[in-house]
Amino acid sequence: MQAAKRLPDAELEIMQAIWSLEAPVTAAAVQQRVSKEWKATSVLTFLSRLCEKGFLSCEKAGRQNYYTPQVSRERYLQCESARFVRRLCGGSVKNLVASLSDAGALTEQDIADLRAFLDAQGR
Amino acid sequence: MQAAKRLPDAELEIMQAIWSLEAPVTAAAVQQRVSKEWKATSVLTFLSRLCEKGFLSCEKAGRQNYYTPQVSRERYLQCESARFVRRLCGGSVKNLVASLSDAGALTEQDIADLRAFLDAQGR
DNA sequence: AAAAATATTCTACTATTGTAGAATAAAACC
DNA sequence: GGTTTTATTCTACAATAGTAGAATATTTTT
Repeated sequence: MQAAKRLPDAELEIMQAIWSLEAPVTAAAVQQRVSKEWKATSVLTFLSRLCEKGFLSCEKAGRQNYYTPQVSRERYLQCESARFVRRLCGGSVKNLVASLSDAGALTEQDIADLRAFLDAQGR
Repeated sequence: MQAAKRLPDAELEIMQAIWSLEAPVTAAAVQQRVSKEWKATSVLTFLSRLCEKGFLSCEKAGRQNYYTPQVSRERYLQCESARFVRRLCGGSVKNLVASLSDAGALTEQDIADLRAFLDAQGR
C-alpha cells in the first residue's frame, strides 16, 4: 500500500470538491463547487498538478477535460489520519481525542458517536 | 487564542525534539535528539526560523544559543488536531477514529484507552 | 597573544506551492 | 470560411521549505 503523498492545502481543497461530485468532472464544475475565489487558470493549474501526482486522471473530450479521482477520499483520509497520529500524537489515538477535548473540539454528539462506534467494534 | 501557525515537517521534528528535552536547550542537544541526519547548519537554520515564527525564544550565552519553547506541545497539538478534523474529516471525530480503524491504526490498547477516556468524560 | 577549534549567522540554491496572465487551440457562430 | 468565444496549456513570479557551504565571531588551547 504505497502512501498517497500528502497534498498541499489548495490541491486538497480541489480534491474535496471533486470527491463531493459525480465523476468525471470538468474544471468549471470544480470551480463552482470550491469555496475559494480562484481564477479559472489557478484551478486548472491545481488540476494538472493533481494529475501529475496521480491523484486524478484526465480525459479530453472536445475542448473540455474530464477529471476522475484515482485515489478515494477514504483511502486518502486513512493515510493522513494514520500519519497524523503517528507524527503528532506519539501514535496514541487517545492522545488525539483528549487533545481535541482540551481544544473544545469534541461535541456531545462526537462523544455519543464515538461510544456507539466503540461498542460496535470488538466488544 | 491566535492559531499557532502550522509547521513544516522539518521544523516540527525540531520542536518535537525540544519538547522532549528540558528547556532551555542548545543546538547540539537538539541535533543529538533528532532522528534525522542533518548537518549542524541545517539544524541551526530550522532553529532560527522557529524563532522568527515565535515558536522559540533564543538566549545567547557565550558562543552558544539557548532555546526555549514559546508554544507548548499541548497547545500546538490542540490547534493541529482541531484543524485536521475540520479540514479532513468534515468535523466529525468519529469519522477520524473510524478511518483510523479502517487503516488498521487502531490497536486494542487504543480502544481500551478511548473507552476509559470517554467514561471519565461527562457520563 | 597567536593559533586552532567551533558555534552561529549569512548566503545560496533547488523544489514546491499559490497565484494568475499570455499564448494557443478548438468550438461555435455568423 | 472567417471571427469570436472560451477551455486549456505555457510561462512566470513570489513565498516557503529543505539543505548546507562560507564567512564570522567567540572560545580554548598552547
